[in-house]
Amino acid sequence: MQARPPTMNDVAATASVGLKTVSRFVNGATNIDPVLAARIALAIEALDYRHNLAAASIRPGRSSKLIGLVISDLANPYYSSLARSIERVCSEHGYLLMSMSCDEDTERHQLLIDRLIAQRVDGLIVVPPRDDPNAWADGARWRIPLVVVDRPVTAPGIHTILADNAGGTEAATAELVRQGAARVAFIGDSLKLYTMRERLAGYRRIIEHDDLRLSARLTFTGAHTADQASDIVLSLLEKNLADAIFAANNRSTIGALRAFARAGHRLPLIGFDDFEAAPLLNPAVSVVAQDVAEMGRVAAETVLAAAQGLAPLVETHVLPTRLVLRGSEAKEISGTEWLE
Amino acid sequence: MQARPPTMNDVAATASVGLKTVSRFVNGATNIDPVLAARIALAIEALDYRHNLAAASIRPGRSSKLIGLVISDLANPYYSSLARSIERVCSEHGYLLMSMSCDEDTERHQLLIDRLIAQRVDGLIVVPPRDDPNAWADGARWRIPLVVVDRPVTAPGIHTILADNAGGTEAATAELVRQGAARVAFIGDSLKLYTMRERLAGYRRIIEHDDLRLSARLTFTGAHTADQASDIVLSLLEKNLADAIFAANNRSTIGALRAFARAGHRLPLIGFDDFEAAPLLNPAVSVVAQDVAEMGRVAAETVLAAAQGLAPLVETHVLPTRLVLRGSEAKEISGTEWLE
DNA sequence: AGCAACCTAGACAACGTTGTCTCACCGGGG
DNA sequence: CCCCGGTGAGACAACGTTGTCTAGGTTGCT
Repeated sequence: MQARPPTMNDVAATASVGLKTVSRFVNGATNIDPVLAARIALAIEALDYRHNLAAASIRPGRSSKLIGLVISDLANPYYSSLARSIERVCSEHGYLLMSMSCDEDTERHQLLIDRLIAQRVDGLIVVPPRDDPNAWADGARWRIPLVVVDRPVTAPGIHTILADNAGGTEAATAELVRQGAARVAFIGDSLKLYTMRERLAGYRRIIEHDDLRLSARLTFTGAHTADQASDIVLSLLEKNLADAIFAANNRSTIGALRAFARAGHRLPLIGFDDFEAAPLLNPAVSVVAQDVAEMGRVAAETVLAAAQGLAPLVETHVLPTRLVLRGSEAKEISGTEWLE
Repeated sequence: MQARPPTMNDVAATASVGLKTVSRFVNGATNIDPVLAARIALAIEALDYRHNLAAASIRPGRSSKLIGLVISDLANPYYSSLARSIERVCSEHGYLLMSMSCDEDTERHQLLIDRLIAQRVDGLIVVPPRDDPNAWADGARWRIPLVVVDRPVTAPGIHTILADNAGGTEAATAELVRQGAARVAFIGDSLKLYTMRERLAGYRRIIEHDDLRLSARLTFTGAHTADQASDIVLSLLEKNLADAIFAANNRSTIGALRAFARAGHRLPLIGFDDFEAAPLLNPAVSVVAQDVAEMGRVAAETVLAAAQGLAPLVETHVLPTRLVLRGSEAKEISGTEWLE
């Protein structure tokens, strides 16, 4: 049961062959006597020998073919899509991805990075922790390729993949204005978050460009939960202070929808980040969608290129977002169906 | 840049200390001269030395503290929740989880298992592939603990964690009957799938128990996509053949909802498997929910216990499902709100 | 004071694999 | 017949780490 697994030596002995010949066979060398090869294959089958990659990888210059990924929560659809996309590219290149969740805990984040380095991963893809996104990368001497996704770090010279948060918000806000809204409210989370700052910046580009000078009174950045967002939107509805809502993240969007339901009437709405339920609701919710799969692909290809010795040229890569209009941006709901 | 990372030897030389003393320090031995310990700590800091776990783990009897997980798709919320839950338990025990997606591809499934064994994981948690769920486990000689989740395999002696598919469906069907439905339709995917067979069995327990003898005419097991499910439900609605719908998986539930929308009227509905949008729709969709987190927890604890030498007693573990009633099971919709 | 028991440091071999190198062999050309 | 180049097999050391064992020092007891 708990017997020591067979080694190359065992195979070599069983096949009456030199150890190195087994090594060559296992590594797919072509110049092997077919007779010996057959004996080796038989011995491997008989012993159920498995190549020990951990042992093979300790040789200097020999890579582990492992890539590490540190995200906040694998159960979050945004991150699981990212991980899936990275995994796909890695596996195409013969690499295995190790995805770790840190729960936005700065300490655990560091622990996971250390553990992955200890496992001798060939490269690291990291979403910086929400609080204190910089410290972990600041002093570190990176002997392996590092790519940072979703949020930037201050440490210089690190490959960074970002979504165009500002541009997406700009497009969404412009659409709401185009639909006739003079007073577009911005509902979002704390400005400590890079993405929130960017999204607010995009919003302001439009609002200030149109000289509406309402941004300050209509900007709410304390909505950490859907309920808080809901309360804010509810009070806007009651006092009739806004003509449209831009919800700067998922939770704010859900909160706005709840407020609409509670108040019994709605405002034009666009949210940042797509979500599964968005097209199923009535009206279907328009969103600024990030191309998470593409972000993952670029991150993976960057880290793999670097791991294979090629130095990627671009240091910071900003991927476009897409404005997905489904109906909720309009003043009036046209259809009567309550489900798409 | 691509310099060889420092080894314990380098640390020992820098600290003017024996190699083994560094090993003891790194492994947290207590009986070390504080003076030497301080010198070692300094040297580690100066060289940015990282413990090489791959090298450490090649010693026989020394474990890699790695657990492998093979699922079909990390981006699927069901599996990402499972992975997250397993990851949590693993990390509590100091283990790292390697989650791999096989895309329901039998060949890739085998490849991933082989690769994980080659990495010398201490244990393996596997969701058998949809097609041909048995072959991969049949002849294999498992030197490491193996736990199978979600679908059973025929090979004997393998720890198995399942949800109570039949029981959950039984409860849901009974509820629909209790609400007054004489003709409950069963919409689901192919009976090649274990879960479908189980769910249908649960459905039949109620339908045949109530002697309605309608199961055959109201059982549809060819709905592979939401569209196909939608077509089936649409035709049931048009011909007024059913009083209620049991949708045996997510896609069938979505399909039924689309059919309701297209037809302009609905039937009482309960679906198997919860989904994010379910509570947001109107009426909120009632479902049979699996406790995926608990399945992951049990699977992880089983494999970890086995990896640590304890033989778990139970071989097959069936976890209860939960009937979540949100409104869609009723004949009439009471509320008027279109969003929870 | 003398001796035993204990403790820590480090030398050494081993882990399973691969890189290097040597040797044996085979065929062909001089 | 001999030599030479080419090919494939295996002996050997090395990779970075840990288990074992010994040496030496210190403490405590008689």
